[in-house]
Formats: sequence, C-alpha cells, structure tokens
Amino acid sequence: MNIGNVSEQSGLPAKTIRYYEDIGLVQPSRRENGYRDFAVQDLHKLAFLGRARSLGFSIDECRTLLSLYEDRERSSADVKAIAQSHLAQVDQKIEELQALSATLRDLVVRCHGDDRPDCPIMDDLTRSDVRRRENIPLEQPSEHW
Amino acid sequence: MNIGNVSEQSGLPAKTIRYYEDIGLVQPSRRENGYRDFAVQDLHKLAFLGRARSLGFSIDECRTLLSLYEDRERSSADVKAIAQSHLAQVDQKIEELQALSATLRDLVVRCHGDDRPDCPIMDDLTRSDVRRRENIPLEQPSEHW
DNA sequence: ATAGGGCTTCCACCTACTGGAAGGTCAAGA
DNA sequence: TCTTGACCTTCCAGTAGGTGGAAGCCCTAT
Repeated sequence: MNIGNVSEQSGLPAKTIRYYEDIGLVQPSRRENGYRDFAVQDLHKLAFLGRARSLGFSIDECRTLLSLYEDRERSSADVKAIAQSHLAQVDQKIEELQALSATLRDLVVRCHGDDRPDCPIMDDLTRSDVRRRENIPLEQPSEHW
Repeated sequence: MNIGNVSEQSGLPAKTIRYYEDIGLVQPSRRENGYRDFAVQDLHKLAFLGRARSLGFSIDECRTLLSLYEDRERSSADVKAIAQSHLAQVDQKIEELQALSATLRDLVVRCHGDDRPDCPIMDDLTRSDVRRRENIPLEQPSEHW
C-alpha cells in the first residue's frame, strides 16, 4: 500500500506518517522504486496511533501503548495505569485552566472597556504584590499540548 | 542592575530574560564590560511579562499588552478585547479537555485492570469505527500550552 | 595568584509536527 | 512517444517558548 492510500485510510497526513517512521513508530518496507510499502498491520498501527493521539496521549505514551497493543499477553493493568496517569494529568490541567478562567473572567467583568485608559486588567498585571496569585496554580508554558 | 538581580526580583530565570531580549521584549543597555544593565522600568516590564505569561497570554499577546502597558492614553477597550479573546480560548480548551476526561474516565472505569489481556481501553483504541468519536472534539496537539 | 561566582555568546534540544523546494516515478491521454 | 499531472522521495527550516550546556570573559575576596 502506498503512503497516500494509508494516509486516506488512517486519517493521518502523509507527512505525519513519514515522521512516525522517522521516530520508529512504524517500519514500512520499500519497493524497488523507493516508495514505502505499508502492510495492513501498519495501517492498523497508524489508525491506533491516530486514535491514541486524539485522546491526548503523548508520543511516548503511544509508544508504550503500541507495545502493549502488539502484546497479546499484556495485562489490562498496564494499559489502565497509563490511561489513569494521563487522565490525572488532563484533570489537573482542567483545574488549572478553570482557575485561570475565573481570574480572567473576573478581570474582564470588572473592566468597563471604553475609551478611558483606566483598566483593572492592566492594574492587575502591573501590581507587584502577589495577593492575586494566591490559590492560582501557575501556568506551565513549557508543557506542550 | 545586573541580570541576576533582575532575575531574582522579577522571578524570571536569567535565560528567559535573555530570550526576551532576543525577541525584542526588553532592550537593556550594556556596560563597558558587556554586561546587561537593566533600568527599573525594565524590571517592571519583566515582572509584567511574567504575570501576563502566568495568566496564559501568548508572547504575541504579551507584546500587544506591553505596548498598551506603556501607552498612558490607551483605552481599556483594547486591553479588554485581548483578555476576552484569550478567555474564550481558555474556555474552549477547558471544554475540549472535559470531553476528553469523560471519555478517558469511562474507559478507565470499564477496565478491570488485572492480569488478563482483555481490556476495554485497548479495544477502544483498536476499534476502527468512528462511533466513539462522536461529540468528542479533536485534541489539537499542535496547540502549545 | 587563584578560586568562585556571575556574566557573555552560541549551539543544540524539547514536542509533534508542518511547509516547501528540488527532483524521481508512474499511468493516462494526445 | 511525449507530455502532463499526480504521487512519491529526501532534506531543510520553522513553529512556541524556552532550557541545558560548553567555552570563555569579568570581578571580587582571600
């Protein structure tokens, strides 16, 4: 199967599939002309990857899930542990964003939003004390989503 | 003021401050020995940036906020618009993550998590139909948080 | 004089791709 | 047979927002 075909059937862009080969998630064979030749198993793996990614699992988590996917003897406990850990991360992110949302909403509501320069949002950003920050978990911009 | 001092007072790592200079957010002068020399205004700007970033504003949004911060005549409407747009993004992300969390939680609850290979999570990831995906917004891994 | 800490620049790396250029391959139509 | 266009290849660079580390000045105290 050519990459275009696999791309269409798996829903992943061809670029992404090549990238997944680069990082070792799939190993399609090659034809004489250099074209990748995907087996049906590769298609299944890629579709699996697409679904796992769409559930927010990281590539590293996907790698582990994939090895469990290919292991007919794996225990469901191993899979559950990964999913639970991921779920915990998602829930924590939700909490952080909700606190953020509350702060922003409060600022937005208090800002009259007219032509005058007076602005509670700016006042808050300018304020050097830390009272506002109490109970507000830090955003961690280095986390990639 | 040296960078170490500014770092301590603003709470931003020195590396980050240099990076912010690189991308033009601050322009400290230089001493004869090549060391950066920060003015009090620079310190204020950096602290402002730190707070804006911790509220999840992107660097580009920060750039705009900073120009408004330095404009004594700015209208609060401009600031409010940015904050509102950001708030909307945050709220949308929360919704997406909540849908994700519900799906994951459902899978985790249904997985008995013992030594047997039978696993609803794997079954779901392996399933090639799209019923599960209904009403579940796609994660967008290219969005950085 | 030397040790240490602070400062400098520069380069690479992280995630998970995506865009684009330059060029080879293949099948269909004139 | 030639050409056109779709499809494939590799490689390089860029995205956001930094972080880590190396090599090498600078400054101060002992």
